[in-house]
Amino acid sequence: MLRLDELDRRIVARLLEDGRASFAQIGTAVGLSAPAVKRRVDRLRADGVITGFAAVVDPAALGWTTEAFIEIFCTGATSPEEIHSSVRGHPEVVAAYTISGDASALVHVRARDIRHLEQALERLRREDNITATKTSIVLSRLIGRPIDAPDGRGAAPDGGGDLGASSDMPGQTARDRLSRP
Amino acid sequence: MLRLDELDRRIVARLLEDGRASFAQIGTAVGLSAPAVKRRVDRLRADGVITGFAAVVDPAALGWTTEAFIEIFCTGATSPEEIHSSVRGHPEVVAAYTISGDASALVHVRARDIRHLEQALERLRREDNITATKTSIVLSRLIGRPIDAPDGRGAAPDGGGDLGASSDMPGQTARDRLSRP
DNA sequence: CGTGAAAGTATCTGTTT
DNA sequence: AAACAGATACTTTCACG
Repeated sequence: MLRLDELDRRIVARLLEDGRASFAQIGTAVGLSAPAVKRRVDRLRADGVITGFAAVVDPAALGWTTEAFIEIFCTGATSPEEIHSSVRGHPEVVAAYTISGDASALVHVRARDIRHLEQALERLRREDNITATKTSIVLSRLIGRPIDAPDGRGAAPDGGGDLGASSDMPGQTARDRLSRP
Repeated sequence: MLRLDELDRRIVARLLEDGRASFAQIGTAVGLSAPAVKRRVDRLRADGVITGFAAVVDPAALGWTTEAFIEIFCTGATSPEEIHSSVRGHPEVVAAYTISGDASALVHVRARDIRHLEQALERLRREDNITATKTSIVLSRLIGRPIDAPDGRGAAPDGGGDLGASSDMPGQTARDRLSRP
């Protein structure tokens, strides 16, 4: 179903660099004809490897000058679904993950300015499931790669291995004020 | 230099949804002719609002099945540039930020599997500037929006307000084993 | 900003290796 | 699977109004 050969990987790499490249251009770069490239791209999309095409936009230029990562702390057994429904609906949240470690989740938020960030944070903390938050404001972005194609040979097929916190001695971490009772 | 009107924002929104949409298509959606759309897109690119176009790829489909966020702790006065040069060159790092709070930086890494993640982490911790790390493995991705166009009126021109940790009482946070002496 | 014309692409269909 | 050739329809891009 989803075996990518070297050609597929080079096509993907080319489309990551320039999502508007023509099939002919890509073909020249990887040594295929335009129709052959199209066939492969169609297959990559059907297989879910390529999920779409998008403009790459500078958030700051659109007015999003402030961003932060917020660790979310929930009550004992809060499911991922519950966390999801708590953070969806907050338009400032651009990404959210459940994570190992002390916090239940990590959310990446973007705001127009500090004031807006504070409002968004307040609104988030009003969610029932959320007992506490810990915010780290982004001071500067050092790196921001879209993604890298896996080097050399294909990816390992997930050989199991336990997930879990990579070091949990909860010595009481600093959290945003007012942990709800 | 960078004043976006309603039309510009709708064009950007359209290109975020479909980066390969033709100028004619976009024009129909926003009520402009194809050349008018092209002129605006050219201007948006020249102004740095649109920095490029890219395929949107599912990392898991390319073999990146494991990701984590790593807080990086550095010695007292380590500059952003030094941190940058410490984390660049590690291909697993897909994003890196300097942040407020206890840690000096937060890096987002992607690996093929847990074993690969461990190797990357070890390699990172070998950097001279890095004294400790704290890793949170991503268990599941709840949300992953590309970006949102700012709602309604234009963005506020940054009304100041102090940055800084939003609650720092360092009660000794849990870190990855082996904080270098 | 729109119009219209010229050059370049996309996409389909066969045919051949 | 892929290259190639040829047909049709779109797209891009550049004049000019």
